[in-house]
Amino acid sequence: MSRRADGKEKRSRILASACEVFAEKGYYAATVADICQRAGANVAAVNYYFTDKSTLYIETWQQAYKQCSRPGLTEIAGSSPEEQLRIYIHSLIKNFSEQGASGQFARLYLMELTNPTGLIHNLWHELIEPRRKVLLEIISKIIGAEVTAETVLFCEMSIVNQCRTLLTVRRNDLEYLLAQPLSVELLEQLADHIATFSLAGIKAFSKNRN
Amino acid sequence: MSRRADGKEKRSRILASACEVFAEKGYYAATVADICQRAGANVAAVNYYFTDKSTLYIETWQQAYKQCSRPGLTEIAGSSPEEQLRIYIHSLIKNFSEQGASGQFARLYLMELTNPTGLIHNLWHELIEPRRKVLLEIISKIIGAEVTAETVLFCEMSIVNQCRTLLTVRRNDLEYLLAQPLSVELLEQLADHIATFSLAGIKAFSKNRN
DNA sequence: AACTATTTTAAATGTTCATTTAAGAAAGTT
DNA sequence: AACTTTCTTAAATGAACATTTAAAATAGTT
Repeated sequence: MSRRADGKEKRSRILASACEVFAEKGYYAATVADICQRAGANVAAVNYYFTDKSTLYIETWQQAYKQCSRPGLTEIAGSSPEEQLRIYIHSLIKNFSEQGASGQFARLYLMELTNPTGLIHNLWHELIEPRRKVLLEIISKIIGAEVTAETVLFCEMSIVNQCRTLLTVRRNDLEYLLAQPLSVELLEQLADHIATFSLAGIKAFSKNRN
Repeated sequence: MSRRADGKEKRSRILASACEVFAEKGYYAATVADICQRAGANVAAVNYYFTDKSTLYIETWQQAYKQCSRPGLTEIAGSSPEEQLRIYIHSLIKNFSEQGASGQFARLYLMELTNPTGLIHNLWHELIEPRRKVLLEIISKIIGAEVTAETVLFCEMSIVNQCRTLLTVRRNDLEYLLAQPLSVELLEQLADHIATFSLAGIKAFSKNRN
């Protein structure tokens, strides 16, 4: 049966560089040649190990998904809903600027968001829903009961969209808009801003204002 | 010198279909063949009239820019800053869902935003700055003087990013997130929501709360 | 009608990729 | 060492496009 032990190593190196390249350039602009070169492999390796560029993409997602941590879901409990919202937003934004596997996956995710291939439908919902529920519940708690479900959805959108664009826009454009260079501290500041802004935004819809 | 009067008509038909196709698919996914077919022209027509796909793209922008109306800049004066903000957001969102030349240009603009080619640098700033100034001033008026310029920039970002993603996300995804089909009325509702949400958000930073 | 500048066309060319092929090298097994 | 899988490689193939070419068609001018 299996005669060689070294083979799977190149396979995983390809997977790693594929994650990099796909996250950087998106599925279509990424070339098999580029991926293989970064992995120190011959072009044919992709077809040998994955049959396809598209299959490689799917496997890249699965692997990245497995490896990444999923913050913002557990460590939130305990604090007030207002504080939970702040933590949620911070962890969402931090997640994407992280080095290592989590950050990599997050960037892959954003790429699929802005440059959709439609190849990873299943994972997509699996991924998005648990997080979403957490946020929707936080908003519900803040906004109070006497409000339509639609209002809660709209507020969720407002929040997520602020974060999303922040992370999606090209670095240059963002620096132009903010008139300063991007840094970890600036991102923290922005997360803070979004939290304050959104908290007030949500409360504007609350029936029993506090 | 010029012997024929019919020629320029095909040229402008190509420009029109180029606008459609580029706005729909983005620069890279758009094919010269597709553009020409929609214009009822031979592929060679693009090179004959524009030399290049990239030159065609640039000319498409210039023409679309010339033809589109620029709402949100003039009709705003008079009302209170709060009302101005609401009008601004509505006109921004409406602009993109419009049929005809303005809407076409707006969609071209969004495409370049999410799928940047970098080919239209000059126009970009010309386009973005006047609008931006209007919004920044409205925010300043609402938020009051005792606040850093940075805070105003952050608020602008929060507002624009809510609108931007709304218009950038694929229709299907948006309908999924909102749990209802998209319609002109829904967009109006969303614009209203964003206005209320953002107004409260801005005021959260105001030193002399009212 | 003959002429000339324009415009249109079908087919050729060239580029950038993904994918396949078939031959060769390496590792493990007997 | 001979043998058999498993990997690796350079080169071939093929598809999708943009771009060029050179010949044909058309419109306006004389």
